Amino acid sequence: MTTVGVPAGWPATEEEAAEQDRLRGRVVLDEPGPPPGTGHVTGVDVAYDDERDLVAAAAVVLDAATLAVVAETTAVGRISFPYVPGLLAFREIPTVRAALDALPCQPGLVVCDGYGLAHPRRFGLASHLGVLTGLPAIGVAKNPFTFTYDEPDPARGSTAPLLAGTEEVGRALRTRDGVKPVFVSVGHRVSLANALAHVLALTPRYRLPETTRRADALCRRALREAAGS
DNA sequence: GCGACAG
DNA sequence: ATCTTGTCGC
Repeated sequence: MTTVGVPAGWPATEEEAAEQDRLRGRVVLDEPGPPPGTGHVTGVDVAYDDERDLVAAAAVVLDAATLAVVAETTAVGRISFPYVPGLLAFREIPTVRAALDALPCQPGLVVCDGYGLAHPRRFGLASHLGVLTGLPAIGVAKNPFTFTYDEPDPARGSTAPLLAGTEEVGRALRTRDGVKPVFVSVGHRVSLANALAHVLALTPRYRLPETTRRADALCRRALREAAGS
């Protein structure tokens, strides 16, 4: 486990929107991304303890073909930014990056808990993290945020456009028969078709990708251990 | 103007 | 995100 502080100059107010507009120009959308089922796939997630002002992040690398754990790291720090819808990246990225930097191997595709292009300014967490690290990244969210969608067919694999008005910003993807879909959007250097294929490959049994399930469990454990020492 | 709103 | 018991089911 590594410990992190807040990077000097890290934005602290809503001029963050301008920062997002600036970085958005560096998002790469014309690459297909790593082929599903090959190489590494890394899940990242964050847990908070408001009482103790602690934040814990985890990065879990899986073998894309077998979904076996290849490596995992955690990082703990102080909460440096409040939760503001649309500015989630500023709250989560510092600690997530510390966890990613501590990995002993290449992360491959990064799967984020949240959105990429599906964002008020088309620059959500997955896009932001992708641009800062240069890594291919996608977002898989549990809720539709402010977007709309029609219910996909009941069968696993079915999708429906995730819409911002008439603009498609991602897809509602059914990962389990008859279960609420997840909301997938492109982050950086990955096509939407490939992002969907990756998520299906990561959900052989549960609604949420194995990457996020593992990262979620690990950052919660790291938070408990940090709070109790 | 007020509420809603990824995690 | 987090607060929280039992309960139904594989």
